[in-house]
Amino acid sequence: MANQPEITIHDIAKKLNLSASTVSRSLQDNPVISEATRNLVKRIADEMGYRPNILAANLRTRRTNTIGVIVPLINRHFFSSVISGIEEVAYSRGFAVTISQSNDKHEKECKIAQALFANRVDGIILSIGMETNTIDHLKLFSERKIPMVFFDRVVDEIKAHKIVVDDYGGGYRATQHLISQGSKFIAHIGGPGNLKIYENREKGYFDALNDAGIKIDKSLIIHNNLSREEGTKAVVKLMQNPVKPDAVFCANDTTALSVIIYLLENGIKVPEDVAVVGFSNEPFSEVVTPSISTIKQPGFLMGQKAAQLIIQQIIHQKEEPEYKTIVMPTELIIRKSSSRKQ
Amino acid sequence: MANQPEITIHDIAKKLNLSASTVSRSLQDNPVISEATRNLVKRIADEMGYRPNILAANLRTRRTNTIGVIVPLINRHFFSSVISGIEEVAYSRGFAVTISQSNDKHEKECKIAQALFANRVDGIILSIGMETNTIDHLKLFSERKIPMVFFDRVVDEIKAHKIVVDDYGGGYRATQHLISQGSKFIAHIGGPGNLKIYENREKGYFDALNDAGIKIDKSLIIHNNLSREEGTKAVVKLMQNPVKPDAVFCANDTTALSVIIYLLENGIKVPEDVAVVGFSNEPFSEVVTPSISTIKQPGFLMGQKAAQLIIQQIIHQKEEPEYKTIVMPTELIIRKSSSRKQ
DNA sequence: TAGTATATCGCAATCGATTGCAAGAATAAA
DNA sequence: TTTATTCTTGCAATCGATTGCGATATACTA
Repeated sequence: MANQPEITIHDIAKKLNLSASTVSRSLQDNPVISEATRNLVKRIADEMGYRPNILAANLRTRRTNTIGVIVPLINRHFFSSVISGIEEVAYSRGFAVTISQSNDKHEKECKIAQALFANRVDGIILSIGMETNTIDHLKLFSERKIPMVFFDRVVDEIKAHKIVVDDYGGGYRATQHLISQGSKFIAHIGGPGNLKIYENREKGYFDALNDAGIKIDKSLIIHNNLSREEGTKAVVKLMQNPVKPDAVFCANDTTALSVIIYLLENGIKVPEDVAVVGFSNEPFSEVVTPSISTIKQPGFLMGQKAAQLIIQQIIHQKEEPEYKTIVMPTELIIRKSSSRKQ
Repeated sequence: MANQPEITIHDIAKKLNLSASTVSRSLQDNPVISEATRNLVKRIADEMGYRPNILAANLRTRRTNTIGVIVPLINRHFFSSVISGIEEVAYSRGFAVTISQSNDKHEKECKIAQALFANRVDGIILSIGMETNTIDHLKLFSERKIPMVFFDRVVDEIKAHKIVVDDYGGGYRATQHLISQGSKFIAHIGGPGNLKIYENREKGYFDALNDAGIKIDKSLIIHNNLSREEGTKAVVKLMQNPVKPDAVFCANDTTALSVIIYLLENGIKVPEDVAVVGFSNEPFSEVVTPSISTIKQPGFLMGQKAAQLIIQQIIHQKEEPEYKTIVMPTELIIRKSSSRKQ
């Protein structure tokens, strides 16, 4: 690597006729070293262009001051908000953050987990991928008692702090809102069944319908991976259904967008004929026409909270905390795609 | 950290009555060790749940097999595409990638650079932030001959491979297109002057006007940070200008969106009264109404290319390559916001 | 059978920093 | 002046893996 010779604490020590220990302690501002020496060392270190080799320090201290983050896709507004929240807290507390994306692939998630472990991150914050249904790759961390914090897409089988959004409440309020706009045949396009978050959104949908005395019609419910393409397929199918929906509650905004585009292209008015609500408050949901009603999730706050929890555990390693699941509130944002009454 | 004792090659060695060297070599599939021993070691290592400590290996080998990536914002479609491209190539070649975002802040960029250096990444790929105008924080890398590859927002002062998009061509074609739609008073909202990319987009705009025999009107040119808010301010100012624009070429899509929203809200038709073209092909540009004409940049390809270049340099450390600047083609995507003639 | 070549494997140094323990110097107390 | 304290600093082990070189053991050649 270094073409220029690497400058180490030993070089500084030699130059000053001190020992490496003294140099090391000085650089850490250890008060057992006299202030004069400390300042001298720091000045010379600076002059010599000394750069600590964190690898060496980490190896010795068995701490990396690094938090690993695994998200399905950094490209999603929600996830990048969470990341920003994590970074803010982490940096302020002297931790570095390394971000990896699993692309929702189980295999990649495993590889990332291995890599993070091999690099001895002090803790990891993660939201599991859509494909993931086994958790063997996470045993690594639980066995070695490396703190984990799950957010959004959590898994029940592992004991750890979990931060979720109130998916149930979001689903409930979204559906309730559609009902309040006069819809009677409310379809639902949900995500894969292995993920709690989608299950909860659907549960909210069910309960809202029940509470309003509307019978659940299974033919109006479709599950897919919530992509743009699958969303279009889903709405095609829904509109061919014997019972035609007059509203759709989509488990994400992307699907909502697919639905809206398809409907408009086929001369079906939104929200008049079919009202639509999405989920996540992606940036585009505000700027498309009609703007999409959706459920806002406090991503940044979740990230901050996650970082706090993980750092807390990293610092107080010995005692096992009482693991808790924090439910963050969601907020219904009513926009044009579902506003029939003015 | 590890509550369970860490299993090292020494533990394996002891159990098998071998030396750590043999274990190390076996795990690396070094042919100097007999196949029988190699397999035995690997089996036992697996059984014992051995996990290599990469920190130790990296310290010894002086290589981390890690590429650092600094981008202004991971949240931007263009940047996350680049990251995906980088990751794809890097993973396939056995490199890890650590991603950091500078939030366009100079200070954070410096800190990240320091951290990446201290962690001894083998090379870095970066796009500098909007605020950045000094490059002292990158001297670290050039002094120690750690390969760097710049993309998109590059700096002239450093010798390194650079991958840029054809901003000039993009600006030229965008403007040319607006002219072809019958516009005569074409405004431009550009980015900060310290960034080449915006300068080049503007140059393309100038030349397209010149080539069409249209005189450049400075009052129709505004520079800002290209945010949503600044975009609105800019269009307000433009529409109060004595010479009213009948088209706007914006240096990014966000600004184009601000412009369109403002115009529509004020009863000005897009594209009939004012045609608009953006830059970057953000996902939302396709789905808003009217859809935004824009310049597409091959982010994924750039990422792949950047990763290839950096890995090449990392592997062939000794010889200094002939640094080149690769210009990736841009593509004009014509959508509704600028299509007057059908 | 002696001598040489080859296949296997171990010793020990090394990467750069940290840290418990001890030693020497300086200062204070007796 | 002697003893006890307090300050400073150094010694040397350590973190876990890698690797040049040397040492055996085995196979092969003459």
